[in-house]
Amino acid sequence: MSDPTSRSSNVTLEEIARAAGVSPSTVSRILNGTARVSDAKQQAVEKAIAEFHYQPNVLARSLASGRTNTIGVLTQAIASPFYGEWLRGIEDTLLDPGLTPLFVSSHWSPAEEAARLEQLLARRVDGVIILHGQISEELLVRYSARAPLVVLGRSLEPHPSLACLPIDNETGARDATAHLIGLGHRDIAFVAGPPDHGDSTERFVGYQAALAAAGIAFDESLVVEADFTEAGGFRAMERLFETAPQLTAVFCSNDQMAYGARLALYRRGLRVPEDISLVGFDDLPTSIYMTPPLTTVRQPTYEIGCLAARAVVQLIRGETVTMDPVPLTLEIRETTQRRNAVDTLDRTPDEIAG
Amino acid sequence: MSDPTSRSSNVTLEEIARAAGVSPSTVSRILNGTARVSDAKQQAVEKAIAEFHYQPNVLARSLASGRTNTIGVLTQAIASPFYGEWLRGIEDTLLDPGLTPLFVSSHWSPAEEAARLEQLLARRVDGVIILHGQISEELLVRYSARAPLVVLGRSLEPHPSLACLPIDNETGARDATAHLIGLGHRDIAFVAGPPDHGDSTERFVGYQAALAAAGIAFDESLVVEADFTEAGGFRAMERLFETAPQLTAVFCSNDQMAYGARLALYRRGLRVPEDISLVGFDDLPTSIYMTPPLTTVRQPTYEIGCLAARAVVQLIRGETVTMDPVPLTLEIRETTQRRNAVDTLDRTPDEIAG
DNA sequence: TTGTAGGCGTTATCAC
DNA sequence: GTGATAACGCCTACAA
Repeated sequence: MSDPTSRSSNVTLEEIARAAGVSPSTVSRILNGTARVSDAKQQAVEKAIAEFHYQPNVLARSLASGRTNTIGVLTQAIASPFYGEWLRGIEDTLLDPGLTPLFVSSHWSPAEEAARLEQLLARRVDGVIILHGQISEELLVRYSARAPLVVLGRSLEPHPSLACLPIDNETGARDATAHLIGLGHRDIAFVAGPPDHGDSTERFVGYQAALAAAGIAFDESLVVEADFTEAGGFRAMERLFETAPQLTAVFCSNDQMAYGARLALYRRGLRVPEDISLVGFDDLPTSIYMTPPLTTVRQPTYEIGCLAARAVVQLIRGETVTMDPVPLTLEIRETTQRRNAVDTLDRTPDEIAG
Repeated sequence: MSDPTSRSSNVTLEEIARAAGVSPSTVSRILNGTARVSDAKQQAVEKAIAEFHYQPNVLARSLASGRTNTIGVLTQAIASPFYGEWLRGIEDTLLDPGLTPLFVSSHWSPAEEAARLEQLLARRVDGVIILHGQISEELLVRYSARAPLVVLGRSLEPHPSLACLPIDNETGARDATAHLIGLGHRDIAFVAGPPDHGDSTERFVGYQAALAAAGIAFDESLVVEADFTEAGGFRAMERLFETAPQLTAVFCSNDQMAYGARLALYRRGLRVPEDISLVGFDDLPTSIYMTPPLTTVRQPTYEIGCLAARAVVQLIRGETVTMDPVPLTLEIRETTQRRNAVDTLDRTPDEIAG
């Protein structure tokens, strides 16, 4: 009866038509609700469909109609914890309009990114969502002629069938740094990301802006560059111990590096936040479960994913789209503390040694 | 010259044929290397292809050939940190044979799982990789008639065009528990996952087996059920404080719950591992960066993903596949410690109260 | 309302 | 080697 296999993959619309005693077009109309059909035929067709476990061939349908009901999602690394929430938002939102996301990773390579985009376009996706991405704006504009494009995490000139959602990294970083300054910290280290990465440089600017606003001189020895990974954060922290032993707070430009820095501090027997305050950026799902829970700048990634999905749908419909930049919020948790709350003098030699 | 847009999506094989002064079949042959073609025509066609920026329509190609060069990957939650590494392994390995993975999530719902599988089949994927999954074995066998199936994390009867890679959860859990017993722990709590989850129950069996082997009576009050999430682990730990305050070690049946338990311990002011030893399962990428680094059972998830991808390819070729279960290894890090290293008697009432 | 016929862009089977 | 020709399975005017 309910055998979901039975060669059902080979059942075609034509066979259904024959079994129901109608024409193929009638079956098609019923399938797509394109036009009214008499009740009798409707019943007959539905019966045949159920009986044969008929399933329309998506390929043929797309080829004929020109629409694939598919949205390409170009991410840097699909398995990254950072992108996970974005993808979830996109996936959830796309479900309703009956669209299927097609996830691909470009592994931070601009060349691969373009190749992947071409690939998606060759698959005739109805639209594309790009998370970050390093493709030049000029190229993006041109690609947008082939399919509506939504770019997340970048700021682009408005253009038909090309929408973007910039993320205010600078303000987020400024807030985080100001928070540390407000707690009395002066020697605040900054662990930067890759210099060719927009998020990274913007956050660096925010850090500097906060220092300047507070009248704190920028000290280059407090800045160290890493690669947005945990291991990179660990190494960065170790280097900081040498270049700037006086530091009392560390601002890592993403959570993953903060995790690495946290471990480096633990290895040195330094307590967080009693000895050193630590701040991250992104608010990864696990950051709230770090020991202690990490103070960080929260990006509403899930919501951003939803926004992006809605935007492509609108672009596909031919509507113009403008997305307001989403607000980043500083999540003050337990890795930051007033500088002099526990002075180093209060600690026993044992504690200092860890 | 190198304008990648220029309506290239509308350029068809036929136009290339016309421009090169050959028949469509010849162009097709050159594209697929199906047969030898004279050098002259070869050149002409390649020139036309470059000139027009021609890209074959994947849809039409698939419809005509019957192959989509696409592998469906059915996961419970694409954004889960747990599945990330598996997906990465699959993606990397599929790249070489020119296959594109199609990731879909079923959100732990058996009904949605079947629906997603049907959807993938409707897309005419050449094969499917299922991560865990709750679809009955009987159904899987039937589905495997439509496309080769590889099921990860489950043990199934051998069948043509259906391969599985079981994971020895029981041994892994036994090793972890034995490790704690070897450290002198007797009151070892177990935080279980969902009871309808294979991994969960198998790990529970391993826990009990280790206790039995050591002659330790099983104590139900030391077991609490959770849902494989961080929040669930946190709550489970809180319940354990009430049902079994005597515990000196906690074995969480996955890392995410261990994260939650870790936070609960921190909240109570209990030190890890000095006061309580903690063990997880899975070895998520961030587990090594917990404070302190989490002792856990490592699954070689990336490698498993690679294996699975290779297996589908073999199944598609019609080869028979048998995958040996991969070994799980206990990663002894810093959340476990000999029980009496610091006796509870050494602690001040303050410390005990947290 | 319903059916017919042509087309979507390739591949594959034939002859030549 | 190369070129017609018929699928592949569905959609969509157009006609009835």
